[in-house]
Amino acid sequence: MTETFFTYTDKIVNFTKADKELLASALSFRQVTTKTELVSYDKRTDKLFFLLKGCLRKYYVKDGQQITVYITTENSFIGAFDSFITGTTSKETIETLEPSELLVLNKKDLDRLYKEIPLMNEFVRKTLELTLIQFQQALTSFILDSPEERYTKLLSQNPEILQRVPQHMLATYLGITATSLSRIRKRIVEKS
Amino acid sequence: MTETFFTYTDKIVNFTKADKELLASALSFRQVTTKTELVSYDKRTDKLFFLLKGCLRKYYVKDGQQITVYITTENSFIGAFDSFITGTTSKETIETLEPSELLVLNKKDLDRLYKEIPLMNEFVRKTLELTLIQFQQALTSFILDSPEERYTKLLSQNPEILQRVPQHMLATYLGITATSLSRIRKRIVEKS
DNA sequence: TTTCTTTCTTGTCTTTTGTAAACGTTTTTA
DNA sequence: TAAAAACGTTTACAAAAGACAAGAAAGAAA
Repeated sequence: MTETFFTYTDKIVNFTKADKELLASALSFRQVTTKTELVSYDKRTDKLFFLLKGCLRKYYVKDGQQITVYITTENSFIGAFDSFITGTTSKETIETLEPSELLVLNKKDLDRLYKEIPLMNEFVRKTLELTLIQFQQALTSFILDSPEERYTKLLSQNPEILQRVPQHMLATYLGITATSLSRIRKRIVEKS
Repeated sequence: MTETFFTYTDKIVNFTKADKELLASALSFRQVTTKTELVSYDKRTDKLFFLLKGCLRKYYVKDGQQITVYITTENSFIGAFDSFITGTTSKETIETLEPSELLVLNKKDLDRLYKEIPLMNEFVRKTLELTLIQFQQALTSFILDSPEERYTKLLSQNPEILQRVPQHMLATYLGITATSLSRIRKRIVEKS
């Protein structure tokens, strides 16, 4: 269950066997079907998720429409960080797009782990550093690149995403409408 | 010199006197004029900056044009995180927009501080958590909001920024051209 | 399979933005 | 102070995107 997770942590810090046992006992495994809401609108969340298998998205509702702002697949953390860290209610919804397998970590357990495992702060710090770089690149892409460039970049970084996520969700994730993405795709085909 | 900085850290963790002395000795003060480049294109950077006074921007060059992707004022960290953390050359340039006062921290000193100050990892971890939330909100705003909404949000969050930063830099920061921002401003005036 | 729902594409029209250039104003700086 | 550079706005035109609706295609469920 947790081997995949520790393959991930091993790339970041060297947890001892004892560390890993403490960590493993704090993590609970959860298997869910498609369309399961892991975090719901206007609810507080005290959980972080590590996605072992499957696919998730995070979305906002604006003018009655679901706008996808984040999509992720295997081997990454996800959570409504704002709500998790500040304790406010979440304006984001997180739901599965496929049957998925997750590890779940509660805030209380995490706070305990910070005290019990000296390396824990360093692990999270380094994970956040990498996450921050990713977010910064995504943000920069919105400023620097056209929607068409963002789409082709997304495809080259993650070719299988088109098979796993409906296009209209990818569209809002790219900051455009489904109609517009369809036209962009047509334009690309016509070019080649 | 470092009082302002420790006012900032005090909100995050309780460094001891000894911690603060170690930290203070690792920080060097730097006073610079407008248009000073703190990080340059295609150079490696091993420095983080804490802005005590003044105003900075981070920009990319695309098609010969400078595109501002980040602007910040007093009491915040800035750096080319990608280059700083991964050791690659920076594609970003960071420059001052006003005469500014900074604290400078070298990567080597930071790595030493992680060993000497037990709270250091926690401090950076919590700082990164807050930074991540900010980046996530900025990214979400690009997906959810129109340029006009982003502009009015920016003004309400940071009303003095219009006096401190040229409009054409704000424009690219909002993901649009200077021409477009000028039109948006006109539209807003006409509405009221 | 057949039905129902979701997804994707297309067309028309409107709005917004980008590009490029011109022009007056303000700010730098030599 | 005078010249040069930077800045903000405007215009005309082109390209792209949004809104809305219709219909085709694909997928899921009965």
